[in-house]
Amino acid sequence: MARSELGRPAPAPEVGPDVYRRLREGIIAGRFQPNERLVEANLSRMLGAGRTAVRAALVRLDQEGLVTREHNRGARVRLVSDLEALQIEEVRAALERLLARQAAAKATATDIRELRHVLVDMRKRLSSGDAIGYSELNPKFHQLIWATARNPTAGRLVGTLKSQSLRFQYQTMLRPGRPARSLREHELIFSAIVAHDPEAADSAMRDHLEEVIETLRWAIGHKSRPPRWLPD
Amino acid sequence: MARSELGRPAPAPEVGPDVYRRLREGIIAGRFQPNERLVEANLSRMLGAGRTAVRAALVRLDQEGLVTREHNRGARVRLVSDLEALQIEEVRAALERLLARQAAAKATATDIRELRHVLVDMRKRLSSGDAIGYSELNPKFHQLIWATARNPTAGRLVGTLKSQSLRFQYQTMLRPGRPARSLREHELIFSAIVAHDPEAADSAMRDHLEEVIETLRWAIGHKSRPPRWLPD
DNA sequence: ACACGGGGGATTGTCGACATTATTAGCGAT
DNA sequence: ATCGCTAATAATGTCGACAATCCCCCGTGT
Repeated sequence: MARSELGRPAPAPEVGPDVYRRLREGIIAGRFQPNERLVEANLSRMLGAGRTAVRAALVRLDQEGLVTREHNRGARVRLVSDLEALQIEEVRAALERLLARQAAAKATATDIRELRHVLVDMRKRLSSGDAIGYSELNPKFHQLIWATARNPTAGRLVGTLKSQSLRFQYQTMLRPGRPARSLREHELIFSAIVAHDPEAADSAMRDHLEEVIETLRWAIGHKSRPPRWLPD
Repeated sequence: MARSELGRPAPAPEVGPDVYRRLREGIIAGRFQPNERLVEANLSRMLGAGRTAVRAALVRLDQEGLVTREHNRGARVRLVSDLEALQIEEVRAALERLLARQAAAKATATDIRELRHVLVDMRKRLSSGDAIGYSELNPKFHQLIWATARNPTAGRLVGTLKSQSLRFQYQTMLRPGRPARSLREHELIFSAIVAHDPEAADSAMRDHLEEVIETLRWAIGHKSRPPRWLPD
């Protein structure tokens, strides 16, 4: 195989992980419809990799809850119902509360500085009317809390949960006056962490996510029709 | 292929899932040492399956947190440090609290009957001095709560977490007087569920698991040496 | 017209082989 | 004797092919 003239022998193609990442991104970004069949041969051609790599990626995504696999029946993009989304959010809330608590207990000066930086950015964007820019920073803020908590297990789990329910998040931010309140709630969480007050961080995070859960609960009650089953 | 004379065409070999289950059981049962290398060719011969099936199983177990895989370096049985075990238990506690809460809210008469049945058995075994028999029933009780909560997401997560930290559980039950107190705590949780009191179920479960966490915290502080690295 | 059964196509499950990479042992130079 | 380099070995990454299975369609009989 041809190798680069200087230095490293081409930084390792790493086909396997790449296929996994691309498939995952494709699903999360919505490039595959929910409940759409994921045929291994198609993906293989599409991603330019062997079927084995695709297969391994599908196994991972299955365990991660992004696709479902039935024996001898192939894989489909997992369709998470409204009720499942609610349950996922409930679990996520429990984990985020734990993480906020631990973040408050363990936060260093550097952690706090980074958190403050993101929060300042959020305030800036919101006051300039950039609501979507604000919601783009939202995950960043939470991820910083996860990092501060130094609990890789909880961090990993909450990350995968978020990717599962990502499709529903827009519903929550569209409510009038929501962004402003969201910012206030974030500031409360930040203050609790700065004060190294785990109890306050816990309840602040609880209040923050309660809103999301309440919205989903409301959405379930007022659903006109049960979620459609898209045939192919 | 030879098929049975009557009815079904031989209940489907299903090599893949079987390999996964056997490997998983082997690791949990301790038949593989922590940090032991898991060579695909060996396992392939050992389990009588192709290397692909073994590989798929390893991918799943990696994502599940039971083995670690490094690129081009193979798989090893994941060694969970004391600190990781503590973090895992903290997460598990958060999830079990949520599940207890939801179980209290949703418990039907059948759920309660089954829970009572297990609890009676536990009491019986404990009063007859069968401490190990008691601790065998312990998971059953918790699983019943998970089922009662009707939250598959949380149930699945807490199940995988338990399998990760299973090796540390013996430490907790060996403390003198622990089984008796454990039974009392279980009875408190049960009462809260019967009374359909989510708040009480939450705090009862919190108190119950606090003991386990405290034990692990103590174990970390009094560790004589950092966990050894077993070569091969 | 409808139920039942067979056949064809498509898709997955499984396997062994080949290429690539990390590791280790050996050898020679300093 | 120790260090650095090279070559052999072992294990993984990747691939295509074959067999087993399922699904759908169509023909047939009532």
